Amino acid sequence: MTLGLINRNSGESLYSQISRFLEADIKERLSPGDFLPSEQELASYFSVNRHTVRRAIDELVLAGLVERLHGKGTMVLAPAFDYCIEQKTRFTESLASRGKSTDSKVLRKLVIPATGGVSKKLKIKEGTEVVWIETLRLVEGAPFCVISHFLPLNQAIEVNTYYNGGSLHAFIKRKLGVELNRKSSLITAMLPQGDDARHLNMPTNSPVLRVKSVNCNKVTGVPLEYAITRFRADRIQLEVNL
Amino acid sequence: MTLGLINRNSGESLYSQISRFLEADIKERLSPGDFLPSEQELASYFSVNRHTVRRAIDELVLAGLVERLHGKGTMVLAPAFDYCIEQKTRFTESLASRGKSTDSKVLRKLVIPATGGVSKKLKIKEGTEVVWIETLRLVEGAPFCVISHFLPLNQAIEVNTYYNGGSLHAFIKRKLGVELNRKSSLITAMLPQGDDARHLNMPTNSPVLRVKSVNCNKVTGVPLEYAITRFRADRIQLEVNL
DNA sequence: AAGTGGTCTAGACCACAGC
DNA sequence: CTGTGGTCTAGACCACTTA
Repeated sequence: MTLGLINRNSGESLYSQISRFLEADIKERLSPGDFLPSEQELASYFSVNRHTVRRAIDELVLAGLVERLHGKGTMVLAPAFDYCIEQKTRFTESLASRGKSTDSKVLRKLVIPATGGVSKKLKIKEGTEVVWIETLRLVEGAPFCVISHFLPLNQAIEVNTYYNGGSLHAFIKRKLGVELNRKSSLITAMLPQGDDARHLNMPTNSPVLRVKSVNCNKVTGVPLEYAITRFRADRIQLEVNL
Repeated sequence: MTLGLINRNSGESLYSQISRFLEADIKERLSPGDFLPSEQELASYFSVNRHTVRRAIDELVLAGLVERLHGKGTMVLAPAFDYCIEQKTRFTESLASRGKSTDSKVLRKLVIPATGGVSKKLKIKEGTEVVWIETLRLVEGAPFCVISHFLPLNQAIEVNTYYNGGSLHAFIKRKLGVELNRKSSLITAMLPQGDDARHLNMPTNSPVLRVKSVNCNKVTGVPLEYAITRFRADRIQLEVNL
């Protein structure tokens, strides 16, 4: 093989050169599921220390190209999703119509004492019992978002007892006779945490859109639900009209 | 000081323990702009090798908590902002009003024929010449977002000729006598594309929030600017009030 | 048992910032 | 010049996977 692959006097770090080399190799010769040569092999191939190879592979891990499997090796991952702007258009979903046409599955339902963030948003004392419901929403059968709902227990006994899927807001309106108003939303993006990637059937290196919102009793204005929604970012464009 | 900070037999890696310790220290005792003790000092403080400290700081860098400055030290970064999207919200004004210093740097300025997405948003014929300006916005000296602005050339000759940084909307108001209104915004998240990660000084596996918005002449309603903004997701929470 | 990645140490030299 | 972070080497031991 052509040697002189690595130039120790080019000004570019060795790990960076090795990283670029491996990246090209992955794109040209390797397929998802294939394994890179072991770190030891790469180290002797490039005539560098194993740590330098590790640093190079770190770059690939960060770029989402490979995954390290302890005791097995370093595996090439499937390529990232296509983020083409035009393709996304059909997935556009408005905040206001969220929940209307989706299937909903309850993943977890617990009663817990409200901690800092939750108690602040719901304007209740810390430690007050709240219902914590984790739901998975599906669109056309495909996972779309995961939502953590928090509701004060004393206002939502029926939700804790009977809610078992479907539109939570419709349930609340039907059982409690309360209509909800979204007050404000905080939007950011992050990599999926906890089991979210699994529930959403998405890679862990692909981002989710996280929307925190507070829903209040339409009449009294009292906060009734604090929701943290994580959308698969590749399936959604939030549309905000002002 | 209380020793036994680091437990070599807890099963948790040293760098992870040190990382958690530093994170707590940052939140409790340090402010944005402060510097961590040097790697050497931390190494001797925790009685570990400097490399182990570096590995711990790597975690903080990835989490967006600190930034390494070659030859100076490791600086604590400001926490994420809440950035409110309302009709009149403007990047420069809204942050300046909160006492944040902002800066704007033009990365590229070109005249190109409008392609599908751009022509549709600006309601002009495909192929019509538009000014394409790429700007980098800094807050408190740190990269915050990259914006691609598209403006119809025939309405924005002065922008093409003279705009050289600072608030674009203030420039338009001053030179063209036109005030702008945001019409609607489309929000999603993705991994940084092109040179965005480099300009934003962020890892390529950390997500950006992308906001597409159309700004119209306040009086006539004619679209004058189509902007695609990419925020470092770890530095922003968009606040939407409906 | 052999091979893989994960962590830690020890020491070296470099490039950059600031006095 | 000194101190900082950036890179690289050499060697060790561990934990996990597979055979």
